[in-house]
Amino acid sequence: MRPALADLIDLLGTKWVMRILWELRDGALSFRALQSACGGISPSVLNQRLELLENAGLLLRGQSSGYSLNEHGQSLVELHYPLAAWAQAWQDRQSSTR
Amino acid sequence: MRPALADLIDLLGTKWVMRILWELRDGALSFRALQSACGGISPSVLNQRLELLENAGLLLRGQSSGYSLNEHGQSLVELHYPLAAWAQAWQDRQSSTR
DNA sequence: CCTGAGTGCTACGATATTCGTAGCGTACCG
DNA sequence: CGGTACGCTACGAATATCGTAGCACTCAGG
Repeated sequence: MRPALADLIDLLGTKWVMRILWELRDGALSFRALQSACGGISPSVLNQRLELLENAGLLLRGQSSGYSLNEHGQSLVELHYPLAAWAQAWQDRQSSTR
Repeated sequence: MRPALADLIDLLGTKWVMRILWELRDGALSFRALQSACGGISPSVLNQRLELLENAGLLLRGQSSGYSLNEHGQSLVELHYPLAAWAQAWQDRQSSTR
C-alpha cells in the first residue's frame, strides 16, 4: 500500500496548493483577494484548487466570509512554520553564493 | 521585499520537486532509479528538476554514486518528517468520511 | 577486441495543464 | 436605476509534461 505521506506530497506538490494554504494562514480571504494574493492565478485554476482542498477536508467555503482553513488545514500550515527560518538561511546562502 | 518563504513555497510547489527530495531522503539514487521511484516521471522533466535543485544548492550530482542531497537538502527534508504523522491521520479521516 | 548491460541524458511529437481575458449572474449600496 | 464588488465560467493561446526512442559513454565478461 502506498504511504500516506506520498499522497500528501502529491497534493502539496500540485501547483498553487501550498501557496493557497500559505495565503490563508492568517484567516479568511475572498476569491478575488486570494487570486491577487497568489500573484494573479487564473480564476479557473484557483477554483479547481479550492475544490481540491475542500475535498481534502482542509478548506471551508465561507458563505459570507470568503474562504478559510478549517482546523485540519490550519494544523497543516502550522507544521510549515519552521520552514520560515530555513527559508531565510537558504536565501542568504543563495544571494551570497551567486 | 518578497518573503523568503514565498520563494521556497514556489520551489516546493513545483511539480515533482518535493517528491524528488522525498525519494532521496535515505540516500543517493541513480537517475533511472529516481525516475522509477517517482512513478515514471519523464527524463526530460526529471533532468530539469535536478538542475533546479542543484541551482538551489540542495543537490549533489554524484559522479559515481548517483544523486544525493547535501546537508542543506537533508535538513530541509527532515523538516518534513513531522508531516508523516499528520498525513496518516489525514488519510484515516478521508477514508472514513468518504 | 567485442558484446551486452547499465548509465546519464537529449529529442520530439502528442497530450494535458495553465494562462489571460472577457463576461455572466447575483447582491448590495446609493 | 446605475455603480461596484462578488463568485465563478468559457475559451483560445501559451506552456508544461508525458511517453517513447535513441545517442554517447562506461564497465565487465568472454
